[in-house]
Amino acid sequence: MANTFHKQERLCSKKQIDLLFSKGKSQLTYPVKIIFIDTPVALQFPAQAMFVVPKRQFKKAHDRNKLKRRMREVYRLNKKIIYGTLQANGKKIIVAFIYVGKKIEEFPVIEKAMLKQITLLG
RNA sequence: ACUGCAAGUUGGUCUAUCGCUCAUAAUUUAUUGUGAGAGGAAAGUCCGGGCAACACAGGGCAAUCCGCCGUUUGAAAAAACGGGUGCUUUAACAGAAACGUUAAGGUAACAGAAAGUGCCACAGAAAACCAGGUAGCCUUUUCUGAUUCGUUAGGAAGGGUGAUAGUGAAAAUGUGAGGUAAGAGCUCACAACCUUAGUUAGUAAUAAUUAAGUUGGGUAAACCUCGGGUGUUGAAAGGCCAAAUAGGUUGCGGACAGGCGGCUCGUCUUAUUCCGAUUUAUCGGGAACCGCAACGGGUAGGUCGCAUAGAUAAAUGAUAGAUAUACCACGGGCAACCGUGAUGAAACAGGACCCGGCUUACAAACUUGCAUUUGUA
RNA sequence: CGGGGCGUAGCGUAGUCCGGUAUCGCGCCACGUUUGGGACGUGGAGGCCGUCAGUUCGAAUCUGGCCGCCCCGA
Repeated sequence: MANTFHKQERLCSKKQIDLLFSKGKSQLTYPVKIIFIDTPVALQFPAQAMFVVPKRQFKKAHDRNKLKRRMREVYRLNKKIIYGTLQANGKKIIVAFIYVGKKIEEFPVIEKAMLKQITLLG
């Protein structure tokens, strides 16, 4: 499978996001928290993902951009882990990755945390 | 040379792999190819404009912004250059000192305080039309003492005075002469400042000068006056398309109906209300109610607005490597510096309708100016 | 993206319009009262008024630039 990350794999629908934050289940591995839920909507890919960095912690726009880019890169390179199990079970999910750290972590730290999360999700 | 401060310019480059957004071409219609893809401040949102909707005869009031002069640039705000005036720093000259002259800088929200109103704490007699009397100076009356009988010292009450002292951030223009009991722009001369009217120089601000008048505290980033400007709201502007539900309008229907079981029969629900007309049990004219359909406004949403970057939970990234510079370590050299090694972009910071200005942030390098210290000649 | 407001003692506030002395309550400290504590009474300390400049004789107050916080418009 290619390591692509297309528009259809991103979570853009406001209704889906509201559903996710009101009823989704969450788990935490510092510095990243994830919220996920099964969805009945017919999707082209097994999962849709979104990435959140709170403005309360990071006031500068370029800091938020940097963290979102790092999280998105990790997801792009490792999403095949969960795609395999999801396709085997025939389920579709939507998921949000929220950065809860107080300071900007380097790429390996975020990668380690998110790999653990993705493995648990599978 | 080093360090610090201020101003200005620049704000890394290249390769590989995997990816992102938009445009475009091809076809297997979701892939491939090609092209483009953040800043000097994209930031703050402090100004000016474009653009859009609404408003708009003309004039005034209110509110608010701006304010020495000229030239250039600009759509405008504004900027650059030059000049004038005030304040101020340094140096030189001159002088007893103050004042001053010249040169080189710095700085000014730099129209008006002689249209009016307000304010100027404390201190001080008085903080401002007409001033005032604490000490002082002068003088009148009276009391006491001394007396060389001319006066003189002290106390009390009254008057004059704006020179001196004192207070204050600031005290009623300064110097000299006349004048007076003592004094006073009270008078005069010179000087200063201001107003009005001229003359000369200058495009002008302004400067010099003449005449007449006058003595005028400060504050307009206090109200205000004068001159000039400003319609309101902002892309959440605005245009178009347009679900479900509930209103609106129009049309049709309201038993020749609908549901359930069963298989051509059974059963259940319902048969509306009011007004009107007459042939009194019909008509179907009107209204209400119910059902269906269409139309229209409009919400969610979408799309245009929208760009030689153009997204909309918002793209320009990640990893690996090479390298200029800086920094670090070691060695050499008095020093500038030279050599080797390690490190390998690291400051401020990310478009959201678009331009122009202002303000603020900023590693490192380079340029210019100023200052301190050290070394060498 | 646009608009509005607020920063004063440890906490909550007045004073800002119209410049000169920074106020009140709670809290804190000391003393008294009580066997001791609380309550009460008396006295006291604690503020470069968010920050940097400017105007002024003088700025919490007036003007400008920054910093932080809060609210409104879907």
